[in-house]
Amino acid sequence: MTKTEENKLQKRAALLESAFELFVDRGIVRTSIADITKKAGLAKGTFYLYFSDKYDIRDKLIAYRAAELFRKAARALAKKPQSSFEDEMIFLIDHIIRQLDKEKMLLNFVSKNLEWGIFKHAIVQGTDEIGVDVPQFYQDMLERSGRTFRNPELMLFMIVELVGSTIHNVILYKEPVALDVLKPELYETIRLMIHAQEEAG
Amino acid sequence: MTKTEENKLQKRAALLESAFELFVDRGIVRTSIADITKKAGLAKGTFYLYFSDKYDIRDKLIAYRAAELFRKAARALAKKPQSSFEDEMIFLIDHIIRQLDKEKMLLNFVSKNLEWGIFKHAIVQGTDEIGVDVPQFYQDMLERSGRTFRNPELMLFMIVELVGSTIHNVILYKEPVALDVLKPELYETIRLMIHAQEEAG
Amino acid sequence: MTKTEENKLQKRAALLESAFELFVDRGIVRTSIADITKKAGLAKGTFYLYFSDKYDIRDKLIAYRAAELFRKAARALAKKPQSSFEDEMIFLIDHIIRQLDKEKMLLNFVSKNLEWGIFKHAIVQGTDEIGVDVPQFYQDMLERSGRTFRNPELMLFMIVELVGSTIHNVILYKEPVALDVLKPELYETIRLMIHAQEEAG
Amino acid sequence: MTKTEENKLQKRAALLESAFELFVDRGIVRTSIADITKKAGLAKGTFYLYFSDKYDIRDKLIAYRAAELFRKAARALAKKPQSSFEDEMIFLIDHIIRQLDKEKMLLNFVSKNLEWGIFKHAIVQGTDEIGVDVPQFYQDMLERSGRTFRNPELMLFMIVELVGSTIHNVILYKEPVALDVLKPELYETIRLMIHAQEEAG
DNA sequence: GATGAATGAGGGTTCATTCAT
DNA sequence: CATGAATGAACCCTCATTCAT
Repeated sequence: MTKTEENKLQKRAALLESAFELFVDRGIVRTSIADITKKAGLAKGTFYLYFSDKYDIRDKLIAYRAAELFRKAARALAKKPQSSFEDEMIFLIDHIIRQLDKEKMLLNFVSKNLEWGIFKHAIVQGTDEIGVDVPQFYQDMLERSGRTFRNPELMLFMIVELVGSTIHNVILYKEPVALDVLKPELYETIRLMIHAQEEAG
Repeated sequence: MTKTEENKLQKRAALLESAFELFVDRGIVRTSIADITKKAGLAKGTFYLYFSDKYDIRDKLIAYRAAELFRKAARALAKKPQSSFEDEMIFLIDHIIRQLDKEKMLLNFVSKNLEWGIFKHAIVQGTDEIGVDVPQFYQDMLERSGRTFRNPELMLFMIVELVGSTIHNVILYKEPVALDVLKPELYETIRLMIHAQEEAG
Repeated sequence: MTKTEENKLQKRAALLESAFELFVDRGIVRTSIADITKKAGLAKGTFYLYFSDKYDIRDKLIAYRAAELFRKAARALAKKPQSSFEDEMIFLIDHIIRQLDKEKMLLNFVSKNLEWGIFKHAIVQGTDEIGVDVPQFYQDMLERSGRTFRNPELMLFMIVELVGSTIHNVILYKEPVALDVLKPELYETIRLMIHAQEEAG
Repeated sequence: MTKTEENKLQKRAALLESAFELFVDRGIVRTSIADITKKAGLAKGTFYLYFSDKYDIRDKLIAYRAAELFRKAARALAKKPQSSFEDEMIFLIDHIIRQLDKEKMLLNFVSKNLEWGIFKHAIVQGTDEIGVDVPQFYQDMLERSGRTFRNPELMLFMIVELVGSTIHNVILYKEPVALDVLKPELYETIRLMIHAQEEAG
């Protein structure tokens, strides 16, 4: 990698980082490109060498951060001995929730976006964002478990939506309950959903 | 009510209606106050006699429309003979889903906002939006059923979030399944959640 | 006319005047809307209440100024007793040339635009620019003279183009000759063109 | 010529060619230096090694293309046996008009610029554009004919302006007449102008 | 109360030009 | 010689908000 190329990567990273902080801080609408470049210590025009507009950088950011969340959880799962399908599922979810609880900024940003679109198309095409093939990963989990479900995709969809939409309020505002009150109920519900979907072996 | 007062109400309604159509049509960011007043046939300055800014009118609108959804469902429930708690709950949810399926515009607008904040604080304080006291209504339902649950508020929260977040994709994009595929699974899950929360009588 | 309306007309006029001077001074490309409004003592946004963009004001300006040139010449002609077709034609042309010679700024601006498009479509539609129907005026001149020409429109076209393109260099740079050297040759050529086009009576 | 020198000429030519096509296509104002270099397959900075800015390349281009038009016409004339002054003049003009009618792109570009400045100073000083000395050529034509005119330079000026300004509308928009309707009238007018200028031998 | 003309800060975007590689 | 990343001034235009009428 030449010096110039390194420089470019650095600048791109600086823009992404600045944008992330500003988006989280004051929202996307209230963040201007001038703000982003200023924070990154670059000229306004430089932004357009790397991204086409504000929404382009936002999308790259969401995809990247969400994939990262999942990647970490998947890596942790891989280190553990195999367990039941529902245990693995809950392990993954719990891992992601823990990350988001630690990094509330990230939660607020990924927020409502950590949902179907992301999970289904999480293979980010691009030169640099390393992709994660969530559907394939899920498929593998199913096969490994040897169990069959009525509608596995719908099941995942419902679980993801339930988790994604409940944790937002709970982590950020502790409303209507604190996170450790939600968790057991949430995980029990998920177990129930999985059992209900299972077809008689 | 004097003629002037009638006039004022009419103008306020015109602004709300215009704003709603424009928000739904092109989104809030792309709607200007000039657009709203023009569509309402009023002068730009008049807007500020009724609302403080774009986000003020949006909030009034969401609260009003969401309350209306609920009010209609509650009214329909009242006409029926009493049934089990879970049947009544599913009746209400199904009624709201049907409304949103018919009026996709409304869904797209209320969208992700049909959730905890709204349900909990749906008593809109204001001069004219007729309030609906959802928590009280829920309390009455619980008492009427004579049953007791571990954490009724958390239970409602989870149900509302699950419904709110799944129907959006399903109604608007039929993704990952069509609405009538989702419904039975969704309602079964809700029943399971209610049972799991019930305390031994 | 209300005070507000008077005010608006004044502002519109101020913008037109400022734009004209700047366009003449440094050309259209090098004139920004900020320049125009600043010179007119107005805010930048005010420009857009009166014109849609730089090229809109330019077109209004050209049409208005060209029509004015013609209107003055026509008015002067009307005060004279009727004479031959070619004398009237040359009187008009000479009158316009004299105006342009006095106001070189105007020449530089109308410049190459004082030609077919303008003459043919000089009826400016708009709320305020008073139109002049050049084709109709020409038609009347022809009829009044009682003479017939092979192709009157083509004849006018050639005359207008010849005049318009020669006077520019001559008035502004005295190149290749001074204006009073050009004039007799120009007018003689015009007479020749008219005679050559005349059909045998 | 060394290989490097050849390379340079090639690059220069590529820039000229790209600029010409873009100028013709979308106008000078809307063409950026990035566009030109991209089309030429060169880097942006390279442009400045050959031209000082956009207007520099435009001027070089107009001079070059106009000179080329004339050079071709003059070469064709040289192949013919000598004829009368007016016949030769009209031959040249007709030759140029034919070229422009074939290559409308070129007409649109040279357009209003094919006039006095160009004809008088058509000897392009520069490293590579081969010059054509139009005034000298005209002088030779006059001497060869053995005739004398009152003001030969003014005569040429008027002819050039008349031709240049009429063909633009006629070729591009067929307005107010088609080219073959204009031509006989135009050429007759030119003959009349020449005769009127001739001094009694 | 109602109007809508006026404001001017601020947004996104382009692009000629420079200069380190 | 050639490159193309970086710059940042400058542009056009939008729009929430004010205020004289």
